[in-house]
Amino acid sequence: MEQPTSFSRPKVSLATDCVVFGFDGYRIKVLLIKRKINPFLGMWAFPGGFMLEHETLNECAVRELHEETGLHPYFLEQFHAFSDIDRDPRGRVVSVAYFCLMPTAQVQGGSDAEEAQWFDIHELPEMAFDHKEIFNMAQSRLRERIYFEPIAFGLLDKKFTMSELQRVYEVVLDVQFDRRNFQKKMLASNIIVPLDEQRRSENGPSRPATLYSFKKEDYHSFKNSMGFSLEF
Amino acid sequence: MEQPTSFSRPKVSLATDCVVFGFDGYRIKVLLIKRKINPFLGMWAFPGGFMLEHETLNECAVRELHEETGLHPYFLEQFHAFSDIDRDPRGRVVSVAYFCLMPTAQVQGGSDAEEAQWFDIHELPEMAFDHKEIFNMAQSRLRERIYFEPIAFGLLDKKFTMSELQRVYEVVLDVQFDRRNFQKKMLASNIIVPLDEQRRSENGPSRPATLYSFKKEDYHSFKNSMGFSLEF
DNA sequence: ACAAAAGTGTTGTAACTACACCCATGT
DNA sequence: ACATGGGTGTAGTTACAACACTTTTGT
Repeated sequence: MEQPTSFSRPKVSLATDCVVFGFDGYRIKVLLIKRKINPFLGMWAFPGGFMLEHETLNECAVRELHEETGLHPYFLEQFHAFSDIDRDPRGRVVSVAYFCLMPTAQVQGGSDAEEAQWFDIHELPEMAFDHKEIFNMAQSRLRERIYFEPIAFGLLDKKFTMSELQRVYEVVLDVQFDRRNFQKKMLASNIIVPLDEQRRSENGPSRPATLYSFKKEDYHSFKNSMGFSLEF
Repeated sequence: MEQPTSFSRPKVSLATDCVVFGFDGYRIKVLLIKRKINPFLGMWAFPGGFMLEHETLNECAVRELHEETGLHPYFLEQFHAFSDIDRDPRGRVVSVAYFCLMPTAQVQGGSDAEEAQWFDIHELPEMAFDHKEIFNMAQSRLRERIYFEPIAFGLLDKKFTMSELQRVYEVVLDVQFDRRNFQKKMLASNIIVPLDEQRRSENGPSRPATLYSFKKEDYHSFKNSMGFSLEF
């Protein structure tokens, strides 16, 4: 159409990058893929890519994630646009970053078209572009969100034990909770329901643990009850 | 430089829009400007405009806000990128929205180059583009943020009375607090300090009120203490 | 039989809610 | 003198933190 003042509205390339957090039962991981093209060939980076003309940012994030990892994300949320002028050596590229949660079990590292691999968030490799900065912001966002909203469930399977849930909170927030108080608070928050099932631990001896599942309806009563009175 | 796969990375125009919230002592307002050009000529919209080649999104938001309102924002934060395909009739434009806080006293409606005016957030006019949607997200973001973080101060002058502060919380969160409990909690949170000054009310009879100011250092102790045990 | 994790209850303490009276000022 | 908003304290209640013993299982 009309582009009368094209000087005042230059165009840029838009991309999405997706910080996929996973939980393997012990640690928080991040999914990276090894770059197959320049720039930064061979380096690790978040799954992502350029937005096409006919798609929105969300669609782009979903598509790229699926293309590069085979995943359909269950929790995906936009969190920040990164626009430093020199962040991409190919030219001006603004990237909108998303974060995504899932249990690590849903991806087998290296088995997909692209080489994808889970990294412990404390042992990240050098990353392409400004992905280190993107990661830092994603991580603090994760901490904030998990503290006040019931997103921990995104990192777990549909059915989970109380101690798995507790471990998620502990490793994300880097604190320790009393097992009994944690359980009381979680049950009082009314956001999980105990199932009529138990699971016995695969490794080592222990009593079977009751399974719980997330109860979406009562989302709101949670907002306030998960403030664990920590400072962080 | 090289643009080998320019098919896979189409370019779009990027813009910023800034949702400026103000507080006039009674109500939350939003600053809109009347559009002087097409499309949507004559309609109200958020201050904003296209990102230039040599600037970041933040710089763009600051520049546009200044150009259109004369303001230098004191609190400015990016919150979401809007990318619906048909959101701008001129073509594909992705807009990154910011929100900004200030006391309304700092802008005289209509006095600037562009026609700027404060609107009560409950009496908004029809707005250009998808700005209604942008507003809705900005408002819920404001509510979330004020609940957990000390950003109410962005809506007040450096020196403020306890009841001004309380009114900010009440109108943003749409609740009522007990005056004495509110004061206790605020003082206990250690984020404001009483000054050695008082201010007498301009309108109507009342005892002079002590002034307080925001204490930036103790930002963190606040995080948890402002949970007023409401549901919202 | 032992080690390892899961299940469960009580008690002291700290934080919050509800509530009422007096004070300084302007009209 | 009165109406308006500002200043302040207490008592009852609720929510949280701290804490230990028993049970089921695998080796």
